[in-house]
Amino acid sequence: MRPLFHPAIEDIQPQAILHALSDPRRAVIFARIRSAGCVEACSALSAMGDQIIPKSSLSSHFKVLREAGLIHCERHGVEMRNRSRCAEVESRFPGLLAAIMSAYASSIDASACGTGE
Amino acid sequence: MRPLFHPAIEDIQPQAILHALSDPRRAVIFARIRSAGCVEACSALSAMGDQIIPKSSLSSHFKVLREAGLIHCERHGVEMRNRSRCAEVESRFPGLLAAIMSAYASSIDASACGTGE
DNA sequence: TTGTTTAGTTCCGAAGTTCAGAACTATGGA
DNA sequence: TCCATAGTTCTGAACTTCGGAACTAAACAA
Repeated sequence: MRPLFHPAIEDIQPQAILHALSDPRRAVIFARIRSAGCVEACSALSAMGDQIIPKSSLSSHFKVLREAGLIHCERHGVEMRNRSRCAEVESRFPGLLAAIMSAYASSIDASACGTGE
Repeated sequence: MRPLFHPAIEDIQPQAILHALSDPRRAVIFARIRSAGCVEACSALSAMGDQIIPKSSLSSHFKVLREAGLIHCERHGVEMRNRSRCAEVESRFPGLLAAIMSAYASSIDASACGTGE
């Protein structure tokens, strides 16, 4: 297994962040890591509502988030320790993550009102 | 030619906005429409730095921006009148567009310093 | 009216991306 | 050493994007 690549803060591109978070499942994964501060394992995030994300898909979602500079991943024995890089991203692109995550939160609220989900 | 589809403001999804703006060329197109208030023709935006975007690609970029709810397009004779829907999007997702566009602006500044573009 | 020009859309094949199952790697514990 | 657990990589199928060619629609001149 090749070592995990994490971009330097100055190499983080807005398009990579937007692309990473334009997938609602990745946005949910990131929101959980962000709010938890530190989420122990990737597999802890495989349950997405009533469906399960396959391991291989989950792994590639984490790779996209990692290479976009949104999360930092570190091996701890057999499992992965994931933490968000919010503070770094915030210092480089002020307000970006907060605006994106609150947009998602408000659209979930709106759809919950309408459809009863 | 089928009539142009524009989503209602309450049907605009954050993932569609992020996807639309995760392409730097679309982000540039949108930035120009946004700052101009109203850009007369699609073809006015085909020059992207030193390269020209083909008509068919340009047309599909406009379609993505339109269907994401970011712009409003209207036929005026032979050409298209495009205007941004910033105010509507701002009222639904406060701060989102400003944060995204300023992230792009700051990353262009940063790369201009490094590479001399 | 008819032909020409201009502006944009649609079609379609090639190239690239994403998804998820199967096989694999790496670590920890019995 | 063997097994279980947690993730990664490989692979092919499904989907998306790109751009050239052909098309549509409006404006205008003859």
